[in-house]
Amino acid sequence: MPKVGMEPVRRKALVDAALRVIGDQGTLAVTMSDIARRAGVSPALAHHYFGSKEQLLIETVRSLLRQLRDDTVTALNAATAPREKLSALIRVSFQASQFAPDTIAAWLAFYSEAQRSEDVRRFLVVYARRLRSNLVANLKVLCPVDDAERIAEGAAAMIDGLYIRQSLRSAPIGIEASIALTEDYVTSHLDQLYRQGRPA
Amino acid sequence: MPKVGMEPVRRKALVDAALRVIGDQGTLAVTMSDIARRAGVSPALAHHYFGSKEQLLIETVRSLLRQLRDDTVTALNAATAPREKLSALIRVSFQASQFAPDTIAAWLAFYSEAQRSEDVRRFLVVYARRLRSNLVANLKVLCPVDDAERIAEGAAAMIDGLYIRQSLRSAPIGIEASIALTEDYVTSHLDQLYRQGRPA
DNA sequence: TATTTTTGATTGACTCATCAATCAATAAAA
DNA sequence: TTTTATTGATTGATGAGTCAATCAAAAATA
Repeated sequence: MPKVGMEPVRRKALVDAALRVIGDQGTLAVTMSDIARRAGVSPALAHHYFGSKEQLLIETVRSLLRQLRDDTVTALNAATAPREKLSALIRVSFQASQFAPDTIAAWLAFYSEAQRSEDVRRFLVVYARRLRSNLVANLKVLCPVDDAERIAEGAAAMIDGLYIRQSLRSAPIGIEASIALTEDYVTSHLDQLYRQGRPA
Repeated sequence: MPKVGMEPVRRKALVDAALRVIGDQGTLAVTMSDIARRAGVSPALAHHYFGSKEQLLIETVRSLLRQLRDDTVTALNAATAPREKLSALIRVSFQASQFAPDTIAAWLAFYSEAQRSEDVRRFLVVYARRLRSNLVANLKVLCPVDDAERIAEGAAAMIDGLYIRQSLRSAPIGIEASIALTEDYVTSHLDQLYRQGRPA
């Protein structure tokens, strides 16, 4: 069986498996065995490549974040005008892959873990900052900087809030409705500023 | 030592201790020993009164929710006009006791747990529904019902989002700023409807 | 009142299961 | 033969849950 060059293959398989298992069970309290089984290898191999569970978990958040960043970059490049870019940012946050119950459960688990692990926390802070700065960058073309910062803060909060509420699956607001709500927030605040600038 | 009638005293002490320990460590993965120690009793006693860790945890969410509900009722009673009641709802969500890092960490841990425990999930759904229905009840006095529902959804999401963002302690938006952001959301959307109803 | 019985409160010690981590051994390339 | 991939077996730690025993207040009885 043993072929050479398996390391990157196994690493990826294990990280993906970790994400799926964590999403399934909605917690980081999954066993290395669970993860390894899902990846089709022995638990010992997972330790061999990652050294510890902690490390595998860290690689897993990193992977989750990388995915989101790549999607964001793509979406941002596809848009041209600032207002379009704002819509792109909103859409990416709620795109199917991000909004799937499993993914949401995984995010939630990592947020909780961030209370303990400085490493995990750092990654999530990066996410939060990136979203905020992307929003601000495009908003400030359309309005004064301090308003841009305020609106960005609100929009980011709303996105995260819709996300967390989704995790309860109580009154499932759909993807479309979530996007509409956030778009509406941005639009109405920009309109408001526009009116204030040029009172009828 | 043994006096009669200790049961309610110990139950409360244990639930309070659980909340503190969970808040401290930011996870439900705390041991019964930790909790019992904090409550000043033996682990065995915790099992004696609650039967299982799961059960103690459930009582703990319940307690967290009861506290929030009581605060909400009080705040709601102190306000009279619908718009004031909306402000009261917002203020309660961000009041110091709710916004303390420990409390936020505990909420987050329970949200994550809700992915596994149907009981915990039920309690959190109750919270979400209650907030939503309180908001709608007061909003619909000020605008059409369907708009009220939309705004309530957005406000609730924003509250939860500000909450979760607070947990990262990256760009610490303060209590006041959080309240202002949410107030602003409600106000500007109500204004917008008002303007649409009576175009200049 | 004094004595015995009952009952609630409480714990130390123990069991049992789980799990992360290690390691020595094996098998297949190179 | 050396290196890389892989695993089964094992270990050590941890933690939930159990249980029999203890202690003291309360209640019943003498």
